[in-house]
Amino acid sequence: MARAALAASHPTEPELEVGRRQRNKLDKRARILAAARELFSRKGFPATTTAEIAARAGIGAGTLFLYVASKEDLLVSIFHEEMDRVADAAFASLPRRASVLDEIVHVYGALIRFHERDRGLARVFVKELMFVGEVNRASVGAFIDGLQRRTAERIEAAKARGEVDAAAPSAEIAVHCFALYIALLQRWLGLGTALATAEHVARLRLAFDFQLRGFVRGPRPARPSRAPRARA
Amino acid sequence: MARAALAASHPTEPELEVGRRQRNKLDKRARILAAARELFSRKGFPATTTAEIAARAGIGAGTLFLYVASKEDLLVSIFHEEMDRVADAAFASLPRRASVLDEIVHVYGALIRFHERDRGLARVFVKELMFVGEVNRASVGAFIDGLQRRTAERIEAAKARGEVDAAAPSAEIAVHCFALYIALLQRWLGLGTALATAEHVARLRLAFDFQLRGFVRGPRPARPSRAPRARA
DNA sequence: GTGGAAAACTGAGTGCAGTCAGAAATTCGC
DNA sequence: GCGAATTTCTGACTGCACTCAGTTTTCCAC
Repeated sequence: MARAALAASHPTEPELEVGRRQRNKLDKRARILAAARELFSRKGFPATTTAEIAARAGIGAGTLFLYVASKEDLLVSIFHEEMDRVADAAFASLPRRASVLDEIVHVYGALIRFHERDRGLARVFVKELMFVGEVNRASVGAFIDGLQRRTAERIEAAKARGEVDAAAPSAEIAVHCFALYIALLQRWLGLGTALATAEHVARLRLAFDFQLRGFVRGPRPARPSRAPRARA
Repeated sequence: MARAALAASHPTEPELEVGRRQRNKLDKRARILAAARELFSRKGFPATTTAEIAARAGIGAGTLFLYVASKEDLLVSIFHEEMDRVADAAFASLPRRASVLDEIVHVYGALIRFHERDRGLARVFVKELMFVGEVNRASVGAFIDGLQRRTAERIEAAKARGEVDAAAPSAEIAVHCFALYIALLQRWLGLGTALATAEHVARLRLAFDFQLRGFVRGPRPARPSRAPRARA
């Protein structure tokens, strides 16, 4: 019936009728992602049904699942795309003459600030991220690897300028920074910690600082160790 | 009808009839957990239906949800109980005269070995753990806090015997150890890394080692930094 | 005991993610 | 152009987690 209405809206030029079948698969996938993005952010993840998304994308309810494996995969696809952009922008805007720590916090802080825009969606995304199905696994893996590789590059650069011990295993440190990012993010979004974003970033900075300890050269002022809040 | 059959099976002693109503709520909850445990481990999480669990526990399908908030919460409750026991046992069997690192790896290694018994269930559990609903939040929080507190105690003990710098913030380090544990566990169970358990524990040890760097006193042999596998 | 309020339970019902048998469109050999 | 083979699409259908209006059981005041 949607189809009939569409055709009827151009009754005078039937040869120009751009039916659903003419739009190709890539276009269809793009429309699916756009529809889902709009509905998820307007109504929230649980309140959005896959049928709605399909309708808004102009396809049958079943067709949706020829393009995505599940409702959750759909969310991950959307976020993944945007996170890619955020990470690229963050690495492209690194602070000048800053310490490695500041550089790394700059990048992960950007990701956290991005998640803050819609905590409800971010919560679901972060929950699913590490458990994506076969379809998205490669791209999620590539995203994480890219993040870690570029983090390691910052550490290598710091080595080159003598800020970090040349023996420091950059790749491993980068892996651990990501681990800390994910774990603290989950605690922030998952369990009900009402921590402000700035506080959360500060915690992450502290964690990264710990991670870099023992590798950063030169006098390191013994920062006053703030006692952690009971369940922060 | 199940009720009628039960009553009919003891027709000669009606006053002794132990009907469903006599068993109290605690008993009922215990039966629910037992039924779920058996079915989850025999058939797996997705293949088990809540109706089956209710039937096996001898209650109505709807009654189940007066005791647990969701199927996932049910799994978390079960695992939580068992993890509590595993953690207690691990802390009670700490290696003698060992380093802090060995002590901490002993505890988290026990948890990992526990998860290995059924990776399918562990996968779901670890995914849900940080995102439990209101009902289990307090108990999960208490479990995590207990783990971190006892870890911090090991660090404090190491301080007392001069192994660790007195200025090291034990509580924060313990928090970060847990973060590393969770994040690496998710990567192990979530994304399809076919890492053997021993390898996984070795990775965790390396992570904890990094975390303790800068705080452990005395000469620390620069271990050959194994390059991390491309996507391990 | 008895009546009546409160608590606990029930299973038919609801809504939705995901499936699948068949329809429609597309491609291709001739 | 035409039929057959192949790909793509569809929406009615299925199965299951979870709900809720109605029922049963328990508690308690008298």
